[in-house]
Amino acid sequence: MEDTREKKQPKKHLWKPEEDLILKKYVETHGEGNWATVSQQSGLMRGGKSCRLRWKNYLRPNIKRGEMSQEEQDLIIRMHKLLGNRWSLIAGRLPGRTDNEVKNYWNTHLNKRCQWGKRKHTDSNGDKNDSNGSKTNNKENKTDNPHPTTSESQKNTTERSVERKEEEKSAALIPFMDDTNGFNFDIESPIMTPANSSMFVFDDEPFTTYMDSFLLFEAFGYTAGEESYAECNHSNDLCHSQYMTLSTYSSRN
DNA sequence: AAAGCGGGCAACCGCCCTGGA
DNA sequence: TTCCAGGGCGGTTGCCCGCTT
Repeated sequence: MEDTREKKQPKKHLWKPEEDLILKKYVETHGEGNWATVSQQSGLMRGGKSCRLRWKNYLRPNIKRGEMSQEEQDLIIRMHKLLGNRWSLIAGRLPGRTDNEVKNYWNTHLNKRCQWGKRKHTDSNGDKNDSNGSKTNNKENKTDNPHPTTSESQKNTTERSVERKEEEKSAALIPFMDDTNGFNFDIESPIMTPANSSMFVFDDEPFTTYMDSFLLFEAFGYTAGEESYAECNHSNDLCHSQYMTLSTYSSRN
């Protein structure tokens, strides 16, 4: 078959520095929002969506570029196991990282790593989570996704909406990284409320400390009302100094 | 040195949700 | 209640570039 495509005319238009500058100045002047009018008012020959994406993913202040740290990688893996392809939620726990970046990073680095590794997890239906490589035809694999997304047409809107809210709740329980690459717990979340707390313990595991707490969430299955204790054996400060008090996740089951 | 190949990632597509009229 | 526009999100595409042969 003959490829009639003009190679000199890319279908996708990379953003030029001048365009970035125009967009940045426009947003600084007018603020975010009304992306549909940006192209008209700023003179950019770009769609509103394109402008919004460019701002969100690259021009916004405090965007962190560069290689993912080991901590970030581990958190992505854990959160993906819990949430599936909810990139925005995962990215929300990694300050400076965007959903697009997390998604790309998963597809190009972590997806393979998890395929090699020991973990073949199952979803609630017992199906294997067969993660596919980024270069495969994903259209054919859509229905294999163990974590339903907006593409899943089988469920009605209400069910999906409820599912999303549940996932967002569980995401709120996950520790997030601060700007210094240390981890905190989200104070806004119900996780630290003393009246509804149980003791979780760290076990020996070759993961970093914050991941251990995450492991425990998984290990205990978010059972409500149970209290569990374990001893912290890590040399890490956080583990040594205290038990973590975590509320249970009562809305699950 | 040149061609082919494949990985990485920026950008786009299309569906869905939400809020306002 | 319905319609519509704007925005959010996950999936997918395709170019760029480094590596291999």
